[in-house]
Amino acid sequence: MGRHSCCYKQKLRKGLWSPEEDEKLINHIAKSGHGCWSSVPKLAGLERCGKSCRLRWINYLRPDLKRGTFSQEEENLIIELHALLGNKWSQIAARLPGRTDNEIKNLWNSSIKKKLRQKGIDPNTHKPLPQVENAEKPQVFNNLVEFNNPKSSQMISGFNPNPNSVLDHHCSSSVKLQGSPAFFNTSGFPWLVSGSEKSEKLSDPEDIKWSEYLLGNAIPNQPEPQFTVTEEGSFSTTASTWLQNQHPSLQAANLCTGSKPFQRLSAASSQFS
DNA sequence: AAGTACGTCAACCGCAACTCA
DNA sequence: ATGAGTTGCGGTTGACGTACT
Repeated sequence: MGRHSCCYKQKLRKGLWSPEEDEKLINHIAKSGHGCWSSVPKLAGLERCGKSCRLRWINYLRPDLKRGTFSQEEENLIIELHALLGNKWSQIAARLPGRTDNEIKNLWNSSIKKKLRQKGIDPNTHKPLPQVENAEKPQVFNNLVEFNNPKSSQMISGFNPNPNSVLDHHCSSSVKLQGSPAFFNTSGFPWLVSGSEKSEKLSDPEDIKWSEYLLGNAIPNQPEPQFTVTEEGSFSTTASTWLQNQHPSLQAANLCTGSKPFQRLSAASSQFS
């Protein structure tokens, strides 16, 4: 492995793009579309590799990019999605129209991480910092569980907030969890406000659904979420639909990545492997 | 004013997954 | 079934601008 194969064929320019190069690339794509990226440099008259052209287009030249600073709402959404998806920047970017994965990744590493730490929240686990430091392993990852969708035999996974909790499979493909409210006291999700009203609710031993852990049941007016696994193995949740309603910028109501079936929520756990 | 530290961000690198002949 | 070519992703680097001393 190494540099992209097309880069070996000739001496290619690297580094920052000049306005002239940008113009060539824009003109070419406006005229012919990008087609096969490896052929773009030749057709556009650029001494760049196709990979570099693709990156330049996606991250900078695409006409639908928003640019500019991120709003507070966007930052909050990124934090919520990161808690849910981990460092899946492309999946997060897919839910923020006009933003690129690179842009979001940069914002996370340069700004959001710092802000969360200042609030005493571990940006990797979204748990309170002292607890993370003291714990041998973050609880949330100790409790990573997998379970079968009884109808489609699809394996799905999620965070089981309580090792002793009971996985309760409901009506066809919906999955429900029973868990300990103690999880909420230690989850560290910034939206899990520790108000008295919430504390009362959390101490209620009633069943708690897994999606509430993931998306934060302290979000006001959030309807009771349900996770659903379709026959094809794709995965959706009413909670994400709710999230979309709260954030009109969200494009996809489900948690699938394009045409790909639901990807396991193990991304965050891999940070500790 | 000059030097240094720090933050931001565009771009590159390495890898895995995918496509297709 | 296989391997070369292509695409997409996440991590990392380095240039540049700004703040600070």
